[in-house]
Amino acid sequence: MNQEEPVKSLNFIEAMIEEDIRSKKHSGSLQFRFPPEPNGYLHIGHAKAICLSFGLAAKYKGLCNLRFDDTNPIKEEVEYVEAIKDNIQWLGFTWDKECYTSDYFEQLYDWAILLIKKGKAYVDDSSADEIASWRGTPTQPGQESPCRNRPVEESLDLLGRMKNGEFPDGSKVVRAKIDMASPNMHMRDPIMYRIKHAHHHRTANEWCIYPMYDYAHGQSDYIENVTHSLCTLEFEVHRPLYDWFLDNIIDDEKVNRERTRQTEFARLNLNYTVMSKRMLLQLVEEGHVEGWDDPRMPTISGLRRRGYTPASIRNFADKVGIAKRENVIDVSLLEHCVREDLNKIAQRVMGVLDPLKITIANYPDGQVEELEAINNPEDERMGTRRVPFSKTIYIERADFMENPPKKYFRLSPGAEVRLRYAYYITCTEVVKDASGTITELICTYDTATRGGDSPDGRKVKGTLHWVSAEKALKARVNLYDRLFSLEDPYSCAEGETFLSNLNPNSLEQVEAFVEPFLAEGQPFDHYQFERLGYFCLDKNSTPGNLVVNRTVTLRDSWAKQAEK
RNA sequence: UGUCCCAUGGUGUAACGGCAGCACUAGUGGUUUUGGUCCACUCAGUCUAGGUUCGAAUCCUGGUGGGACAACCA
Repeated sequence: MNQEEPVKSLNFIEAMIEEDIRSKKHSGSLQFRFPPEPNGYLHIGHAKAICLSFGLAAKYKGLCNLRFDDTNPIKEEVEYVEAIKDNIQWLGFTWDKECYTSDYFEQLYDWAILLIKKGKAYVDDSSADEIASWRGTPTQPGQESPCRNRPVEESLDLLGRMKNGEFPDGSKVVRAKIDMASPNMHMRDPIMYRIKHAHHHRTANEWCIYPMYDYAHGQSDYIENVTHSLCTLEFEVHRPLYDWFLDNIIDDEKVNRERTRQTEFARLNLNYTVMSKRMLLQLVEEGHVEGWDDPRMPTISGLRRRGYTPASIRNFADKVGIAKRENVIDVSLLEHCVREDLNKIAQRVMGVLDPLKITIANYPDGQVEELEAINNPEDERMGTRRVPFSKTIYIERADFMENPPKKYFRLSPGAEVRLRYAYYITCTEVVKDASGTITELICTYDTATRGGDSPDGRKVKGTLHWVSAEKALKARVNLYDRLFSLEDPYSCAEGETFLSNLNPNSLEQVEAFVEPFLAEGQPFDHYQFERLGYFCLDKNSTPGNLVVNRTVTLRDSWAKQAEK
C-alpha cells in the first residue's frame, strides 16, 4: 500500500540548480567548468570536484568545459596539462571545450584598460613589502598607496609600458581601486597584474605581465557562459571580488541577471594521507615515493596504478556527498568502493605470496592435470579456465598450523582440507630443518574428490588456494599499505613535519608464485587472488617479468577473530 | 581583538516546521568449493542555553566548538 517512490534527496548545489531552472534564471542551457592549474597532478579530491561539475552537467543536460587556469608561468608545465587531460578521460568524462585562461589574456588586458579609464584601477609603483605592510591585518584596516590617486592618463601610460616590457619584475603592479578598510582583505585594492618576464607554456614570450587568479577567474567564467561556477570553501572570501570585477566590467542588465555565480563546497579530506599539492610535490621531489603515479599516492594516476577503477572512484565521489562542513573521510569507504566494483568484474586467479611446499605422497610422479576453475562466480559470462595441478604444490604458509586454535579451518597435522577446484588432502607429516622451521608438508590426496567435491558427501571446513610448483610463474608482488601511519599526517611534534609520519612499511615486496594464466594479462588488468585480495598488473609488467600491485586485501573476518 | 562560513551515531550524508533515515565502520547469526560475495539482525546521533510554535534537527537570539581570510600562488 505504501508505494511511495523513494524521495530523491538533493545536495545543496542541486537544490540551487533546480531552483534556478524553476525560476528560469538562465535562458540557455547550463554550463559548468573544471578549472585546474597545471602545476601538479590531480588527486582524489580533484576527482570529487570533477565528478561534481561533469556529473551535474550530465544530470541537467548541460556542458562542462575543461579550463586550465594558467596565469602563473613559473609554476606551470605542459607535462601537467597532458596528465590532467588523461586523468579526466580515464575517469570517464568528456569536456565540451578545452580552454585556457591564457586564451583570454588579450581580453583581460582590454578590460584592465577599461577599469583604469573608469577610475576603478591604477598602476602602483610600491614594492611588494610596502603593499603587504599597507594592507593591514584581518583586524586592522589597511592604508592607501601613494599611487592610488594618480591620474588615469598616467596609469594608462604605465600599463602600456609594463606590457611592453619596460619595467623589471616586481617594480609595478596594477591594482583594483576598491576599499583599503574593507573587513575582507581581498577587497583591499587587490592586485590584478604583476610583471613576470617568464616563458609561458602556451603564449611563450608574448606577455611579460600576467593576471592574478582573482582578476582572471570570474571573467573567464563569463567568457565561457558558465552558469554555475563551483569551487572549494577557501574561495568563499573571494566571491565578493569575483562579483566586483564582473559588476564593473559588464554593463548589461540581462547578462548580469543571468550571470555566472560562484558556489563553494567542502573539499575532500581522507585520513592516512595528505591532499595538499605542495606536500604531494614534496613527496615526489624528495623521493619518498617513486613518482606522481606511485600506487601509494592519492593521485588519480597513483590510484589507477594501484588498481582502482574509474567506476569505483566515481561511486566514491557520489557516496561522500556534497556539503559545506569540513570532513575527513575514512579510507575504508574508498576501499569498500573498489572492492564493490572489483568483486563484480575481477578475474579470479590463484597466487601464493608466502609459499610452503607440499608433496602429495600418493600422487603419481611427473603427472600434471588441468583442472577447471571458475573465472568469476559473480559473473557466469566470464567462463572458466584450466589450472595445472601436480605432485608438488605451494600453499600459503599461514594456511598451516602445527598446533591450531579452535575454529581454525585450515591445514594442520591429520586434518583434511580442500584445495580449491582440486582435491581433498590430508596432512600426514611435517618436515622441519635443523632450526625447527617447517620446510615441507607431506600430504595424501583422495582421488575421488577431483574438482573439490566428495562423492560420499563428507564436508571439510577449509578451502585453500594453491599453485603447482612445476607450472607456477614467479612474480614480483608489491604489497602496499597506507602511506602514513597516522590518521592525521598533518599533526606532528614540534620541529617535525608530516614526513615524520610516513609509514616505513607502506611497501613490502615479495617474490610470489602465480598460476600461468597471469602471463596472458596486460598492464592494469585487474585480478582477485582468491582469499587474498585484489591485484593488478603494474604498468611495467611483462609476461616474462611479472609485476603485480596489491590494490586492497579482501575483507578478512578470520584475521579479525584471530587478533582477539 | 574584526569579517565570513560551518555544527545530526565512530565516519560521511539526508530529513526544506510534523515518526531522525541511508551508506561506511564495528558486532551477531545464516548461506557458501574464497573465513570473499550475498542475506538478516544489533550497537550508535540532532553542540549548548533561552525564545517563537499545538509541534523545532529545521526559524530567532546568546554562548561554545571547528574552519577560512593578512603570496606580485591558485
